[in-house]
Amino acid sequence: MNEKYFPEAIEKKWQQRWEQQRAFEARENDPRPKFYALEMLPYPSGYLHMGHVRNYAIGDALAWYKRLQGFNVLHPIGWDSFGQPAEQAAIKRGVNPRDWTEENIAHMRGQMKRLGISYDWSREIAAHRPDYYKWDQWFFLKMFERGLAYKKTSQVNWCPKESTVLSNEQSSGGVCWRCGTAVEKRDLDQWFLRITDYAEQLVKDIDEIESGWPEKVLKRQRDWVGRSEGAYIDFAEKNSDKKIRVFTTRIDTIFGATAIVLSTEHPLLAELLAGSTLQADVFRFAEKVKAARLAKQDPTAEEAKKGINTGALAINPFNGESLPVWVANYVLMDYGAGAVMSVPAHDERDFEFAQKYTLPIRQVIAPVSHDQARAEPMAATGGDQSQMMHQAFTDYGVLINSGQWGGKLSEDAIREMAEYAEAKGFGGAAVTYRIRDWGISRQRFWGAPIPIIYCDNCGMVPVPMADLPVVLPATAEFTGAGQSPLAGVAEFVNTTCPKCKRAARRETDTMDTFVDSSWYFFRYCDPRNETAPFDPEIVKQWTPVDQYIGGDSHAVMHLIYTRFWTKFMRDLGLVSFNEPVKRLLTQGMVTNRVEGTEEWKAMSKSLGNGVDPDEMIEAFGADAARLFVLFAAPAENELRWIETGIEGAVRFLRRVWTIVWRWRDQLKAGSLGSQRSQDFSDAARRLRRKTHQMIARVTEDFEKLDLNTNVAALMELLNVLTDMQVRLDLNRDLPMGMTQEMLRGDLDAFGEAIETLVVMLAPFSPHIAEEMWEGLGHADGLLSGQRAWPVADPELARQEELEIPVQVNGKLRSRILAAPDVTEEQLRALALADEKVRALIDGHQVVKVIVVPQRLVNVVVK
RNA sequence: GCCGGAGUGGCGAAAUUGGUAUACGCACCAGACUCAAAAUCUGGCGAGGUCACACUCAUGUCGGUUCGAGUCCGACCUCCGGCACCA
Repeated sequence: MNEKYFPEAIEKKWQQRWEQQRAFEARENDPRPKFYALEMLPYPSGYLHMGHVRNYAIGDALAWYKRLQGFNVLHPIGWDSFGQPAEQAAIKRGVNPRDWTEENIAHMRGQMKRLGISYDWSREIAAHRPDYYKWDQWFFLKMFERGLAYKKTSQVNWCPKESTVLSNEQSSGGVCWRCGTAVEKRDLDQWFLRITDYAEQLVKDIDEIESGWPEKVLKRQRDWVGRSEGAYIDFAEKNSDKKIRVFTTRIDTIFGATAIVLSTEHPLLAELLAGSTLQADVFRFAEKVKAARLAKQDPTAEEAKKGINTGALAINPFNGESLPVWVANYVLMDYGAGAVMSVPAHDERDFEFAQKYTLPIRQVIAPVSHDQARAEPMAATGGDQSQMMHQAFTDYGVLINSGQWGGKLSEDAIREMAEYAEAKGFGGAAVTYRIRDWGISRQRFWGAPIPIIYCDNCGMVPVPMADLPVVLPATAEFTGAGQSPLAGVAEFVNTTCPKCKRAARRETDTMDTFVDSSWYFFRYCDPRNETAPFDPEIVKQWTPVDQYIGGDSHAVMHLIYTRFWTKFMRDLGLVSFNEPVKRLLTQGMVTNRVEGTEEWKAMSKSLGNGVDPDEMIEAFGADAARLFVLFAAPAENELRWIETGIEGAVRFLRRVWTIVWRWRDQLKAGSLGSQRSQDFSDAARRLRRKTHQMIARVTEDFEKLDLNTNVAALMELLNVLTDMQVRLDLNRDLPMGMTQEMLRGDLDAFGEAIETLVVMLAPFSPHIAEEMWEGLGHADGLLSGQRAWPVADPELARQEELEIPVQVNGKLRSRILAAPDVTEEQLRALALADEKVRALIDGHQVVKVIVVPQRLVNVVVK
């Protein structure tokens, strides 16, 4: 330790020492309790940005804290290294995606090391390496065996800019999640994973993680799965034996149905129209709708409702009424049954449709008047049918014009009518989900090849497990056109059929990279396993993840996939739990002012408001940069980058450094931390109290991951230490009333506080903490290897004297001093005796006195 | 449109979950050191008011509950996210 704080030198020093001593390598079969701290693995785009720094600083603070507390901590990192940007670089600049990716990884790894993040580098993995993606393929085949991976032709989301398919999750909002381009619809032959089989579990198991995940993420997970309870009903077509099934959440409105409306893609359509004179018109209409959908410029824009009558009739099984069967553009084939019963009076869309085509609007639900709701439901408006409806009434209410169900409340009718339908055999209660199967085919080169072979004799044949991995060829021709570059690599495509050994062709689509990231944190546990994705016994020692940290941009995509994958692995017997992540923290964005504007936006190259972590490290040191990003705002909040803020962080570190440097010899020589002295001065007792209060506070805040207030506590402790330091100086000549023992006590208290500060600083700024720890005479080993986290002594932390606020009629008027064990009675008496209080209550009648023990007194007067 | 979340000094933010509002930091002001500046150290810093106290007002707005409300309830305003015809 030198007199001056030079971050560069000490950061390099400790980074080397940590590496030499393998300080952060986690080992299995350790008797200590485990802790799995995980940050979302980065895409190797080339450079770290401040968002990464924030992510890793949060995770590392937690890893350090747990390590210092004596946990066996697993803190790994890897690379989500398959994906579009590498291929774009190949298309634009002719570089090989693999070289580009490897170079980026090398550079970013260097940046991470310069930040001094305590990763276990021995477990580093990268998705683009065959020893990793082999297991993506293995999982795919396991799903294929179980019918969970399948191929079908369907309308998919197509990003025209990247020439590839996107999953529903990746085209949420109608735009590509990566480049923001509006997606188009295309008909393509695609591979899907049956995530819908797990829809119910994806909703239900939220119970298990409810307490550990942010509410907003859980909400989005629930919304995405879109569980909806309702009923299905079969309407018999009048002139055939066909049944038209509809799904509704409002079976109670069925007496108000005035049409059945099918999606243009409904499979029954052709049969219903067979021989009809309207056939040609309806088909033409369906084609037009489809064309409009494919050509839509803004996919989120709603189109005007359009429809056409098919001439067919369907019979309402509840009242035998014949309803016209229509086809319309607003009914979606891939939700519910692809057909709806149109109830214009009680559904806004149906209302709009009915108005346009002058279909009858029949009210069957009336608002309920509240006083009568309980005893005997009654229509508040009387339900006059002749009344014109100006808009749909979509609330629950009382059934009217509904035969035997009239007078019932919607809630009851929904249940009873579904039971009735089931008893009569034409329907029943049902649950539908909004979530669709996960389309994983990508017409790209830089991904894991889908291990399927097409044979003219045997059809679709899975690659035998023993032949994995299906290795990506070294290169291909990158044109950016809408076909996988793999299709142009003859050596790759041409193969032999595993079954009949005749010539066959490989699947040329690759997998969505979200497959790679769905299970990577299990691989960290056993990263070099060559015979399985991982050994379940080893994984059991580390998982589930105790704390996961990442941006909320993955609130739906990655997190729903990885939950799905975990459930599948559970079904394979690889893991024994339902949910992979116990606690999740979604960090806020790091923003910076966009030059020339008042706007704060996420740092980005295109906006020119990026801040380079390397420059920050060079100018202020990694310790200061990390400290600042943790201190500046709560982890979930947006973090606005302010240059003077990081200067403040350096200032704090320098102040700590200076005080440690100044006192290190005396503290080394003294009874540092042993608290041998029995006689403490008032000032020393005050310092010890503060020290132990801060230990308690920082420890608590760590459990809540309130890192910003944590740093504030460290600053407070330093402020108190600084005051004490002045005192120690003045007392060098042992003034009156001060014994040698007391001076020694002062030094003890001081040493305890300093050591506490150094240890508690380590999770935020580890290099300087190691250096100061060494400077304080701990030559025996790394701070990172110690179980050094202090434990608060409640006795010492307790106030010796309380300052109790006294209110008169709820307004603060005075403060009184009292011992901590003061009784309520005493407090009351003290408050009433207080001069200021007496002046105020003089001439008034004291109505009552409220005493909150140890807290406050409120005198109520009239 | 529907569903969430949030509004506290000039700024980032605290507040033991109903009990001293504004901790900690940034910025700013003053002083010390310096020939001077930077750095550093010390002090000040919600608004009004006062020589200084006292006092009054202040947690988006308006009401309510309570001895007591940033915190609970109701209505409204503003901002930020999410979803997009989901039957």
